[in-house]
Amino acid sequence: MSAAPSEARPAPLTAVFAALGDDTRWQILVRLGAEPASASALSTEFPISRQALAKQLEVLRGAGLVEAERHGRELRYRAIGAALGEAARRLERVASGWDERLAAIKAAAEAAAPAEAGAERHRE
Amino acid sequence: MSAAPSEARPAPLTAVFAALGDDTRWQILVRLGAEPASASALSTEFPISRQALAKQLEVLRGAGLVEAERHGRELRYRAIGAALGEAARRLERVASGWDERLAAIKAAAEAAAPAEAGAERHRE
DNA sequence: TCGTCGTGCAATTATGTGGTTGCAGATCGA
DNA sequence: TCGATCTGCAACCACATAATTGCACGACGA
Repeated sequence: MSAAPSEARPAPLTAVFAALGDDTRWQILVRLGAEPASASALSTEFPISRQALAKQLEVLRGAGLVEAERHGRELRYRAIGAALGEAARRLERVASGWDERLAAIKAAAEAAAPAEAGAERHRE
Repeated sequence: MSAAPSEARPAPLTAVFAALGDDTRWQILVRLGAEPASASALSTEFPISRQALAKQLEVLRGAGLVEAERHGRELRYRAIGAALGEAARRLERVASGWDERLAAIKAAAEAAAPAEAGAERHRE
């Protein structure tokens, strides 16, 4: 069933953000965005152990933010910019409707109590 | 445009994503995006306690994703769509450079080993 | 072949965090 | 004033997780 060439799973939005929400992981991701690297190579640049790096890389991979490629005996990770862009697009899409809708609601609320904008009474 | 009355701090990107990375918080945020509500009101719609809601709302507020407004004795929270849009924009900005740069690096690597694209040998 | 380097798996630890209950204080309606 | 709510603070618990160390396995170079 896993005939997908790379990562075809959309990975739930919250999972992606959870992956992005860790400082260490974010730094790793940015680093990989500059240039692919293996866990061992990263361990020389980061203050944490190689195994810790490997775990975080696995999390990022699970979120679809990086992909791994074998080069001989080393696993080289690279950031997937498209995944980040996709998350950004989804985020913006969710956000787009809010301000408009909420402004309408706010206006309606103020129209219902024009003399008490900001501290309307519930008497009606 | 610069005289934001409440939250003028940009809130670190990772903090915003950490806030978005929790399933419960995401649902709360979406709910508030549909219509403002107080913690008590939300507690009737969510399967968790009011205090748990209050904590999550505080996290969202710390991330600049929601803002609270007093209406009498109740605190009404509303989602800030602009904050989400800002996060999305920052995300896309970071992502934009990657694919391009990484494609160039990949091309260079393949040019260095044209006969072994995908499994180059390290001899010579 | 042998030594080295990089990876993978497992067990352990410490801290963070999402959730709960309980109680005190403030505010609204009657 | 009195009762009903809604908020705010604090202690507490359970679980997730970020990081560690240790060891075994496989691939590369000499």
